[in-house]
Amino acid sequence: MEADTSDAAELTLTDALVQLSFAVQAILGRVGADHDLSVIQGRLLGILRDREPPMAALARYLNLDKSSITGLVDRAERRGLVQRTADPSDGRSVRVAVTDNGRALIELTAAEIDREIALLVRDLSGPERQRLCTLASRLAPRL
Amino acid sequence: MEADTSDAAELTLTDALVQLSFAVQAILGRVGADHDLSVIQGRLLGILRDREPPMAALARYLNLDKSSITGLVDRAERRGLVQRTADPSDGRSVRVAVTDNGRALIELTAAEIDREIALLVRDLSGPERQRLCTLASRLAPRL
DNA sequence: TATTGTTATACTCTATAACTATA
DNA sequence: TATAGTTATAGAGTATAACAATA
Repeated sequence: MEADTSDAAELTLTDALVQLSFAVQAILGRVGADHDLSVIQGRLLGILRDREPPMAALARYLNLDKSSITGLVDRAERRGLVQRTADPSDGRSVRVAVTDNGRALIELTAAEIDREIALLVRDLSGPERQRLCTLASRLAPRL
Repeated sequence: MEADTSDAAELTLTDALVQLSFAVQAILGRVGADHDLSVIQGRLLGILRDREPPMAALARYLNLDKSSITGLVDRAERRGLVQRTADPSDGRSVRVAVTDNGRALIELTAAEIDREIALLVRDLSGPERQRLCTLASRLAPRL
């Protein structure tokens, strides 16, 4: 039997990706919690960073039922992070936009997440990080 | 302005890892939902695959409060997926073990997750998958 | 006293079904 | 009729605080 001298045993690709996803989600949860933001609330703000979509589009982005979006936006609006606006061209539609307060919180948490990710990859060399970035980008869905 | 002829724009490392984590979590959610398993219930079973830990250890593994573990295990036990057993050496401690039914469900869902991950990485070449596996393994926390 | 686990409580998140209003 | 959104309801998941039993 050969000795495994490396620190971490090589996982299967599935196990490695699943465990990595939990590690990243833990970062999102921890950073968000510091600002009373759940992962889904943070994700909502992230989507609104450069969009002003109607409720139905949010449901598609987040893969949630439209009734779940109502509550999600309700709670974010109550905190002053987002705002509903009527769509002049369709009386049924409600658009959601981030407020100035919401945008400030996005920038703040995004910077913290960046720092935490930097810690996560601290053992990788520069070229290794570049390779990981390229590979992960090819798997990340084009929103 | 130069044209971007590639399919996917290169993301920052943070964005790539965050979006990849959501893609993987979406797979876990979708496969789990087909068997009435939430992500956290599936994760619980995954931990129990080769362990029989007390409640407090589960709380550490899952980074949840012990009171949350009570409910989580309650619901899994009610479905016959796990079982509480008394620890003979410590009257306060309760160990949690997966049942035969639970183990069958683990193997079933693990196989489906494997197939979904294979689809996720279908555009990567063999060597690219190997590189991704190695890099992700180095980031995945040693449980 | 400290640790293990449960209970009570409150809130967020989520889906289903039924509803209103607009197209 | 079909679509956009809300409401009512029920249940899962989570944390905090208070508790019981054991160490």
